Amino acid sequence: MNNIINIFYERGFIENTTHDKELNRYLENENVACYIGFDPTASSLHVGSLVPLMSLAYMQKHGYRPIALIGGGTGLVGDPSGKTETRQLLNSEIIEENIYGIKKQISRFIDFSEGKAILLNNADWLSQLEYIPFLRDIGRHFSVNRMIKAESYKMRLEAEEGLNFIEFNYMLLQSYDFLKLFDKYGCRLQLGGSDQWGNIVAGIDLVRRMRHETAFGIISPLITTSSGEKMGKTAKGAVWLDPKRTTPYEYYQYWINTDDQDVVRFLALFTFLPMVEIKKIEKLSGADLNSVKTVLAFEATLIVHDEKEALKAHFEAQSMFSYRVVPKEILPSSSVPRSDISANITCVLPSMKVEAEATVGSMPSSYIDEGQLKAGIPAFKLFHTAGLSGSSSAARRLIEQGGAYLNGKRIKSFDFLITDSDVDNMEILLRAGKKHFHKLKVKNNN
RNA sequence: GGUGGGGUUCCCGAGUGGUCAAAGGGAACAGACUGUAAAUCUGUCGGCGAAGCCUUCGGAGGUUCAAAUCCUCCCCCCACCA
Repeated sequence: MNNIINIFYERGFIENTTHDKELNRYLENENVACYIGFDPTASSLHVGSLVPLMSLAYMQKHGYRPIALIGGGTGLVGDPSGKTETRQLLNSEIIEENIYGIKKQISRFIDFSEGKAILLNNADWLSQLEYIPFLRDIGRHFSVNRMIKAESYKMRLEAEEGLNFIEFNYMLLQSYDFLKLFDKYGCRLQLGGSDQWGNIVAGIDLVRRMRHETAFGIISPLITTSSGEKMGKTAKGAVWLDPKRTTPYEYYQYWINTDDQDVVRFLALFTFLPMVEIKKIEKLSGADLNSVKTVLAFEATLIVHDEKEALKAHFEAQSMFSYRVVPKEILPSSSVPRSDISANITCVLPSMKVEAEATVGSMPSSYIDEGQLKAGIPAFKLFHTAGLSGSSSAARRLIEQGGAYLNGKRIKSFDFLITDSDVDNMEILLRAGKKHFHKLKVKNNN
């Protein structure tokens, strides 16, 4: 019994399914399609979308045919499920842009070549809809009495803000999507986060009422960190998949900083490493987990970006923090560099340094004018302009509290003058606190 | 449309003429301890090259030596009624 459902359970992708037995039987068929919707609310997906993306990727690996549905139509309406506030309505130009960005990211997870998967936009059918026919054909299958009891609306019905009529319709549109995909592609399975339960069940009902056929749903849990927060929300905002919004280096760092208690769970959800290997490291604890976190960070970066970026982020982190050899017996399937580090540094880094110049550097960096440096720049000013602190007052406080470092050495006073004598190999390395680095590259403007 | 209650710094939330850059909590940031983890303790937490100054309490005006606080108008949110 090594079917996809078991794998999903084992890796933590399932919180709930509709009609277990029938679903199991259905999944034994050939050519089963399944779909997940992604709303284009931003030009990039973020870490919160990883669970659906990974589950779709796993479906494909196991021979199913994924349909990624981008909500170009539903995005114009805005899903209120589980949200405490009304979404800002987006206009169609923005949504078009967002769709463009999201498509690229989904392609990192799903292979769309040769019809192995389908990418659709529900605007293709939703924007054609006519109101009265829609109400008569679809609307009459929905009971308002039932809808207002749905968990997904509950929060909003109880909240101060209330629920707007346009949002109330979201459920009908998503249900209609399911019906459309059933008709056109024979798709009977929809996956989604737990906040989608109401919408998915409504779609299943609609298929049953209108086509007298069974459709299924698999709900994945909302992943929270052990401290109870939603995945991917940091103080600086969401952790994005777009390298322009969250650099691969920051992305890698996000995973490295995973809480001890989350590491095993996250490996199962967010990497393709075999469960047998993950089970073996379950009993590791304490500092030993750091190697595991290194693997997690490397693999996660590898999936979303690519090997080159993952390596770059990896070696950059190693040189900034400490060199740590990932033992061979830990998660052996991972391609994380694990031989003698110093050998790796010398043989991999030089060739990559050249590329790093050409592409966007993964660590936050900026250029500084040589002439400016000759005159000397007060440390607090430099920290501010480098973006390591929000204002020069904040920079001053940072330095006064001993949290500012220049090339690894603590800066003693806020007005310490940084000059060209601090340049090392055409670079100056600034650090705020333990983890925030910024590289200043010296530029000769003559 | 009517009546009542509200809009305070990143969030929650006190403050009803000076002692208010505004209590308290949370978040965040730094330090110590560590393992780039968690917990804990300490400090910081509007801006400005110290003292001092400047800008903030939905918006615009006004009263006053002095306004988050009082007055006028406007905008927005909520509840109940219609």
